[in-house]
Amino acid sequence: MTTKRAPTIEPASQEHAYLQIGEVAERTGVTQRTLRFYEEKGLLKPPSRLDGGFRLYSEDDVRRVEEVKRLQTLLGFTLADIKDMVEAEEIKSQIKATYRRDAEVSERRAKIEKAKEVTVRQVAVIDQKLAALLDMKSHLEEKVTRYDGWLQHLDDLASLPAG
Amino acid sequence: MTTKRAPTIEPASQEHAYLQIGEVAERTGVTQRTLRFYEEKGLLKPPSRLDGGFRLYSEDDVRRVEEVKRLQTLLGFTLADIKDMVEAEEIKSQIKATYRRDAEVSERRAKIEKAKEVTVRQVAVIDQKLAALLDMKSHLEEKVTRYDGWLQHLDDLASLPAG
DNA sequence: GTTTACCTTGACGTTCGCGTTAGTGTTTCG
DNA sequence: CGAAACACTAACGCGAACGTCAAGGTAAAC
Repeated sequence: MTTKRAPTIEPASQEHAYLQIGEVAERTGVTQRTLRFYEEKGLLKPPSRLDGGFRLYSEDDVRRVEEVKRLQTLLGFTLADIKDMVEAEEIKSQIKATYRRDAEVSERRAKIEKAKEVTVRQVAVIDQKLAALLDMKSHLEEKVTRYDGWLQHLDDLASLPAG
Repeated sequence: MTTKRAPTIEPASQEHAYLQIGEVAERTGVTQRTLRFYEEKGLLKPPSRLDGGFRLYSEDDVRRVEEVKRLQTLLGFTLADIKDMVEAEEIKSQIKATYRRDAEVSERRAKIEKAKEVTVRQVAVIDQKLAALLDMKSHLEEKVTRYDGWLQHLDDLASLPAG
């Protein structure tokens, strides 16, 4: 049995502190190519690197990948759209960084409001999709009912002698 | 004012019995190219033609186009997937055609059950999407709440004299 | 220290879902 | 009739989202 290679540098006492690209790919179900592609397109911030140049991802990065994938497959956003969204997400980090005393309160407020706005819009999109999906579902269920009716009809015919 | 050209052949006494490709495009919001493309890919059955070769679409065709579009943009299915679905839809017509007395009752039953199966699977897919969307929505709403909290916090700070 | 597994950066290829000419035919208006 | 408006097929083009080599460098195991 070949021994799996473990993440080289882990900040002592933390498990799985950093992951290489292969492990991230395995966990998230995307390919390594996709991870590099996302980075290239600005959907993932350039991860830290091992001395040799190997990418080292954090758990946050993993969550980010999963979020991107959800936004893509479930909501059907393009990667360009998603980029805008995750950039708005970045604001959260920036907000905490901008927390140098109360230096720029209005700037801080503006950023939060921007982030909130983006989020609210996402909710609106979701609501649209939900409504449309529910509509489709009821239509489909009607169809099933109709099919069942036809099948029942066939049963009834079969249980009679002859026409 | 240029007089709009009306569908040439309409079965007397029916309004809008047949539509040309341009009108269908306008109604459905897709381009003529898209309509021909769908036909090419088997998503639309080849429509009837005018003597000169112009396509003549029925209202059913229009509904079909709209359904395809919904499946694509709302549910994010590929055209290949959608083809399978609408083909299952075709079964409905076939069922009525197979209604030559009670000739092949078991065949008829088989087709209905197939159609029902496909529909049930579509409902399952929708349920998955619904669950995922609801999950996302609650997450997003939490985020909004958090943003509001931060904004409120800033308000509170502002209403105080000095730190 | 060499094997082996894993990673790196290019760079070209592919599939999907159409867009966009190009060149030609058809139908309706006046 | 001719001019507009509309349609036809064929074929090449394109952006998105990766897939797939190729030609190496690196890290861990033995």
